[in-house]
Amino acid sequence: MARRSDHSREELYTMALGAAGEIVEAEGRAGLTARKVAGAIGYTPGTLYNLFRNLDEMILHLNGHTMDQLGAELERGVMTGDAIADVETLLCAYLGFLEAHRGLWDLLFEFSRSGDGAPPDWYRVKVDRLLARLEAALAPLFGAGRMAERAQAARVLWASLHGICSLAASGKLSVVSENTAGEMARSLTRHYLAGLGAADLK
Amino acid sequence: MARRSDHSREELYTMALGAAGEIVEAEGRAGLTARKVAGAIGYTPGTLYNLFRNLDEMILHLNGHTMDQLGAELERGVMTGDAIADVETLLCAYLGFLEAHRGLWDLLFEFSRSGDGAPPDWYRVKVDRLLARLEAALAPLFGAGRMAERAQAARVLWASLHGICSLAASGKLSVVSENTAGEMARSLTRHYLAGLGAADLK
DNA sequence: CTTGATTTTAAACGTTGTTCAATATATGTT
DNA sequence: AACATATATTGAACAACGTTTAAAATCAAG
Repeated sequence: MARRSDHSREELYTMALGAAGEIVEAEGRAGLTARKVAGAIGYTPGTLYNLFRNLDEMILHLNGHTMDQLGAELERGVMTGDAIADVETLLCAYLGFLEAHRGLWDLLFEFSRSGDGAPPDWYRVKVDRLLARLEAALAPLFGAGRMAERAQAARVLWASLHGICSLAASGKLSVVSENTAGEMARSLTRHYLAGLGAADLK
Repeated sequence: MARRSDHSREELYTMALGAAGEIVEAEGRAGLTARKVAGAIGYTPGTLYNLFRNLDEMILHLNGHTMDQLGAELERGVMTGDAIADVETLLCAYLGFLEAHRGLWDLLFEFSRSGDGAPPDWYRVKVDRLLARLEAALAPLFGAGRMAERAQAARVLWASLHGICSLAASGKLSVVSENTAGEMARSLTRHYLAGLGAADLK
């Protein structure tokens, strides 16, 4: 047992994250164990600890990858300059990604909460890149000199959507009849943007 | 050994939930183990499994207790009939509870997501009782015949606040400068309610 | 005092994350 | 070609977890 030179360090990194992603999409967070990931790529758990300090760090990197995927999905929508329509477009892409990659999205959200300290810089950069999309869509609602308010609005909206998708989709909110997460999310953005516009008139 | 008749079944139930609450407030979810709860009340893990089917069920009951506490806190605010002011009052109580009982709140939110199936009826009743507070505060914004819309608005707002408090407080949103969860929550309610009012005028 | 039912325990099982000495390979040097 | 050095990989181990279960200890009833 030893250096097998079957794969380079970068290959192992990619393989590990790939296997972890497949597992978490198939079996959810509960199935994402070090032994299973290692086995899926033909190695033993110890090798994973050569790549990552611990499982949390591996999940952090996986979440980074997930955010890249989500970012790419958000890029596909064409921005028109109409804030309401553009946010709606982003929302659709977001909901689509959530439905298509439920396990990855769950992991992203769980880890957002469970971390002990502050995330590393490269992680915050990825978060900011996602938020930038939303900020850009919100731009028409804010004058040139109100960047801080715009940034805050984007974060408020983003976090709210996270809450809705998380709670509503988990079925623990006792949602009446047919209120899917998507409908609730749309309701929020519509009214929140309307409120932003109204405040703008003052 | 065996029945010690030191405590009745109800006493054990209360003691277990009490100990679990203290542990989760002091050490967070990670510290909440069956052995620790059992040890805190002077018993062994097996006894816990006489009271609850498994740890998840114990957490479910603890969350029920937490919702009762939160409900009692929300009751203390006096409702004036002005929707904006009343929601603000509820929000203050909510944020106060969150800060005072961070561990319990975390557990509540985590479990809202992690459950496999639908929660039992008595759990949904507690959720509905909390939502009813918010619905009542929102009442002035809706006509008599728009109960369904009011219910949806309350759920949207509730879930959004959950998301904001969860994400913003976890420090993973890269919040700029001094935007605490409270400020973001207030920003959301202000604009969302303004949007609801604007939609009302149409 | 015996019988029966029930609570409680201790021990065990399988699994988890994580660590670590031992080992096998690849590489650099003579 | 042979040796030395560094390092990737492993298997075994550890502690802790949730959970199960046979056995033991207590209570209540006859």
